[in-house]
Amino acid sequence: MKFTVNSTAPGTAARAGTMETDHGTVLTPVFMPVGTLGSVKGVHQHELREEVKAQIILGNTYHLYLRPGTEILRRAGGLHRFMGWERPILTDSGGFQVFSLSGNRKLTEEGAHFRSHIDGSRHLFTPENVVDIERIIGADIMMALDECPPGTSDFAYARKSLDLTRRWLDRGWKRYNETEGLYGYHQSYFPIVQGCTFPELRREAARHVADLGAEGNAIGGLAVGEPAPVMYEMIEVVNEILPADRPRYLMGVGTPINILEAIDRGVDMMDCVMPTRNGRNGMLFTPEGTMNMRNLKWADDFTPIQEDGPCYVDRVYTKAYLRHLFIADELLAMQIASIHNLAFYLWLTGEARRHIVEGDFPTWKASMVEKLGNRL
RNA sequence: GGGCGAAUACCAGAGUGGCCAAAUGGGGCAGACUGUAAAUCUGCUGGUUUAUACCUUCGGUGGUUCGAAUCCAUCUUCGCCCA
Repeated sequence: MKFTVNSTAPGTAARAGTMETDHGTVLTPVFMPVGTLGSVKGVHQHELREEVKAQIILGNTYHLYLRPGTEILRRAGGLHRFMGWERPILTDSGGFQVFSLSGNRKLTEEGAHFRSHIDGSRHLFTPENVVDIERIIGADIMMALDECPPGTSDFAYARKSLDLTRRWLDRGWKRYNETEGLYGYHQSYFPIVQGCTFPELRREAARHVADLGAEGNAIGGLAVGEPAPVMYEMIEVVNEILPADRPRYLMGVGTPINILEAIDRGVDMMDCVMPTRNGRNGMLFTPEGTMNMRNLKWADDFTPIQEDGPCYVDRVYTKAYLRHLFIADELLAMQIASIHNLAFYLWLTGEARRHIVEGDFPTWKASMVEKLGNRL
């Protein structure tokens, strides 16, 4: 992978970059749609390419390992071929499932002992076997196995968790360097900075991660219960230390405002289930704020979803029609909302990039943040 | 013309003497959702309200009863059947 910083925005840490992988180039800042199970829920790969204009998407190691399993993925020739997506893919390690499935797992020095949420069967994720699984999935960017502690963790827990994550990272990094891709293209391995809400732990973790010299670095354990200002502070603290010549990936964030604030602080890559999940639940994100499409007030609003929107669903379908589809519980409602929201997120990060390059990022960002907080 | 049945909140529909402002579903309103166990979850949905409080309500009217959405009479409307 080759990462180039093309422009920076004076007075902020924001930058526009180019990330080149064996599956194509990604222009940053970039939002990455989440496709946990080898599918961005409700969105065809064709729409993902042509309408959403996704440059890179996520897959999830835990979920893909359980279904369809590594044997099928290996025989398919990796996830790209399996799902018909030729652009870059990033896989999360299952670290987030350590957090979200906390009732079904136990952590030991060796790794994370899971019970499958599907059938209750027992599984062990280690830093090493997660690398092996990610090699089989064939992601362009593989994430290290970490523990993602809750944002409300106290210092003692955060300290202990961070130490475990660091030992896991060193083991995963070693395995990564001892192995290579199965399908003839390069795979990168991104370490993850943890440390909860404690600046000193975040700095320590960032230094350790920076010292590895990975091709890109991630910030994890944010937007998991802590207040947004604390999240922003942690991003600042960490990004002062993470190398500027490598992409920085803020994991699992967030709202459109979160994304602009993260970009402002030097983040290049983000992902979040919000545009797809909230979209399926009837929420639309627009440059002017959010809309609950189930509300009666849209019933006879025959204006386009977003007249000047970046994709065809914005212009072809009306608010009244989309509202009708949600009330009638039609599948198309969720598809339209997902496509719209993702296209909006990609538009947002694309615009951020454009304004960084053109030199007016701070004023543009300030005006966007003000509008994005509205509820329409 | 005769017989039978039914009328409950926005809709459908339970309830057949007190625990009923009235189940449940739909609809409506609001909220949640951040590296996806989520096409999911939560609250409210007669009025006044801090309320375990009071007021109004179960087609209309009049009764029985300490007490009626529930029992009786009658009227109205709708449905079915027989002429």
